[in-house]
Amino acid sequence: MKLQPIATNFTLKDHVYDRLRAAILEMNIYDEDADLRLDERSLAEQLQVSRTPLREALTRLEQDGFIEIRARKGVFVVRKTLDEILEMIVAWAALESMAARLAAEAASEAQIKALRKHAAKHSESSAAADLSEYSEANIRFHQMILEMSGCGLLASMAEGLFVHMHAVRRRAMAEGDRASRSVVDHMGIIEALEARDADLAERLVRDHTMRLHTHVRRAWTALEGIQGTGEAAG
Amino acid sequence: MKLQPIATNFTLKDHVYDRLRAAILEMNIYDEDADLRLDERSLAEQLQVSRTPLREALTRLEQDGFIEIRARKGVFVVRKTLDEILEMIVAWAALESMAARLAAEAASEAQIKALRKHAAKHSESSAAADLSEYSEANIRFHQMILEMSGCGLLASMAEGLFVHMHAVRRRAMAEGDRASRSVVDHMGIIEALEARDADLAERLVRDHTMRLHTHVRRAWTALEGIQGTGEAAG
DNA sequence: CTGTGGTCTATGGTATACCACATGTCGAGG
DNA sequence: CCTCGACATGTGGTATACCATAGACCACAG
Repeated sequence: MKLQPIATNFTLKDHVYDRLRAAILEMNIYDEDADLRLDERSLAEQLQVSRTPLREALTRLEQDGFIEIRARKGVFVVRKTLDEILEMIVAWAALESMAARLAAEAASEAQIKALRKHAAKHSESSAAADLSEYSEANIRFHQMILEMSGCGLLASMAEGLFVHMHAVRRRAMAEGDRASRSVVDHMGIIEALEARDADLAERLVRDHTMRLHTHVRRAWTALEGIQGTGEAAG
Repeated sequence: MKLQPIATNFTLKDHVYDRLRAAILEMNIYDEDADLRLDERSLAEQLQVSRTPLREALTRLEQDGFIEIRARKGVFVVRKTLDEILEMIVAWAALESMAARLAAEAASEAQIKALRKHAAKHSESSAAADLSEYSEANIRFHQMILEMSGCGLLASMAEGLFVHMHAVRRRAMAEGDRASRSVVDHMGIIEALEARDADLAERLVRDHTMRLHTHVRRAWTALEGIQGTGEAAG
């Protein structure tokens, strides 16, 4: 008989990390009256675990930049400042543009074909229709390029930045008809990849992402803070 | 009178993290007979702290990719594979080339002048003379570019990659007269920055770093592992 | 000699108790 | 009424005890 090994890797620390991370991402941390305070003992009770594994999870979350632990003060979910968000977009542009360069050189024809197929499903007409759905497709598009680079590190680093911006992306997508523009940009990127033009692919991806940078900087500057992300599709 | 606030942030967790990190970086982890095993209780005893803060430090180190914690098996310092090192170089190139682009656009004249001054101190003649010293200057050169980008995130992400490669860099520097070539590359980069040519600066930095990538791939492929980093200057 | 199963020990995982500091409260003293 | 300090309480920080499993070791049956 054949048996799969019992998963023995599951530790409370990891479970707790996942739960908390998901919960934090779900929070509307930019609401004015959001409760950014976390209480170790309370969390431990809710999760039904002791503080030890909980604290180890919190340590990870802190390093990820999701929370800040202030000794004898409390644990707080961090609000990214506008500057920090802009820097994340820059770093993201750096990583993904390099990924595009590599993809243009190394991606298989099948991968590029799959990318075009994916993009085709979400053409201009439908983009504006359902922003929520398009937002998902948009994320997938970028993930595919990261994957096509063949460099897992680029992908994982970009992913780490991505999660910090999911609220940002939702919001920005709804502003200034960016979705339609996005579709056009994507097509250009695909064509550059098909042409195996690494320089062009890199530039297009960088410009595409930096347009988000410019948009966010212009649109949100002078706002005291980012408030009410509110579902973009709503 | 003026007084600096007492540093109250110093927690054992952070101290332990620093110590362990330094100790790991100091290790010759690629020695065949290196002891990659860490023992929680032993470490706690050596550091004179309990296991609790120690484990929190280990959690951080694990996420940083320095160690691997296997439940009921042990804590192990991880050896980076050649592929992982190559991917780190790629990511590094992505970040620093973007930094160069930004620096060309935003750096002050004073900063660029300082960069040239720094590079001048380590001209070709001296480069080959004392590799160890030049290696330090080389690191500083790259850090300066990261700083000149004005994007702290780029700098910190690159720094995170850097520390994983300090042994790699030392070794590669000594091979194939790379130090001299490095000096030439640096001068070209400086000139591009002085000319405020963002495209050129980006390309030169990327090419410079990717030359390291090519070198490492060629020189170390087919080696079963990286062995004996041995001081490059020796 | 061999292999099978029990047992012993090392190790990370978890729970819990206690500590030190930060902060809010309240009352004495002015 | 205001000030200031003692005290109560809440919070994260640390130490320690105990648990469950992995793996080595050993005794014994064949």
